[in-house]
Amino acid sequence: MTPALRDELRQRKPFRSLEQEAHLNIVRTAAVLADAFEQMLKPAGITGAQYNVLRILRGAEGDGLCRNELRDRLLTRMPDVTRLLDRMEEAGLVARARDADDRRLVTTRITARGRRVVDELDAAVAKEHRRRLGHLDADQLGTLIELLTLIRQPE
Amino acid sequence: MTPALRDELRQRKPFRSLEQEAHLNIVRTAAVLADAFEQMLKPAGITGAQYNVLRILRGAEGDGLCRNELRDRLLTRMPDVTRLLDRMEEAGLVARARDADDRRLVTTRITARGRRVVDELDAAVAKEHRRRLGHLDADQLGTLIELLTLIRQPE
DNA sequence: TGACATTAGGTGTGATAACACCCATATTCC
DNA sequence: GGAATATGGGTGTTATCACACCTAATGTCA
Repeated sequence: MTPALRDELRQRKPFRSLEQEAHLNIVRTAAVLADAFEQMLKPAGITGAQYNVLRILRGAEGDGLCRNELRDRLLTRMPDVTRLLDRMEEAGLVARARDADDRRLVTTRITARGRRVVDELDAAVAKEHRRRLGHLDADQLGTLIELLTLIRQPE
Repeated sequence: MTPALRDELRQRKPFRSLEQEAHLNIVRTAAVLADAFEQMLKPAGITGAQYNVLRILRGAEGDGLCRNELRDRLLTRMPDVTRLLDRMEEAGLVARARDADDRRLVTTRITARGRRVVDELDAAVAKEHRRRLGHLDADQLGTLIELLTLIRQPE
């Protein structure tokens, strides 16, 4: 019965429910991980959202993805992907091209420069993951992933 | 061996490591929970950060807290608490008063109006927590909390 | 006691996110 | 074939975030 988060947040009163405690633990842990991750990205000159886009587009290979497909694959909700891509295009990380068949579509692809940026981050990313999560064994990580997956399933 | 997140994000390739999969699961789940929570708050006219401040100040009772103490207790990093409190003060949710002994300190307290807002949200918050996490039993929630706490401990 | 460091709070400014709305192209269906 | 709808993308505007910097009050110690 570890009141670790309560201590961390110097909270005087106990949590109102186990569900609340779980909720706060999840959000808090994600914030800690995401903040550290962003710090790690800083020298490369990109944000967490931009890294995510690059990671996704690298996975899509040369096919690229349209804006909405990309938005749906992003880890976090992001209502303004257009201008995120604007900035990345300006930085030379991605390139956009209007589809010839369906002229509504604009396909975004990763550029050589963008690919170089993610590739060069691979080692630091792996190191960061080990640093933050490496002290849990495979069983623990597996259990955690299972529980989080269960939470995202509606009931 | 459920590739649930991979499906969710329509990712073609497997995760690079169990650590990465865990990291992405945590951040993704937190985003889902936090987004739903913000939607739930919308009718009350406050944001997630503002709710957090009100929740903390309610817990502090009449003592109130100074800005930095409040910042440290927030769930997520928030470098500009001053202007967050500016907005909340303007909305009549909190009140600030400079300390008489140490004139550097400004103590922020919840107002009656702010207290009414959080109090009236209690039922909806509890319902939201049940809706999102109620399908896990106490053992599962306990295990989850334990693992997340472990992650936040440096090694 | 007076220079220096520390702590608390705030400001200026540019970048980013959020929300509502708009335009163009495709599709549906009468 | 043409109005209605759906889909994809973008824009305008405001609020908020993030970072670097600034000022006032307190603490430290030669």
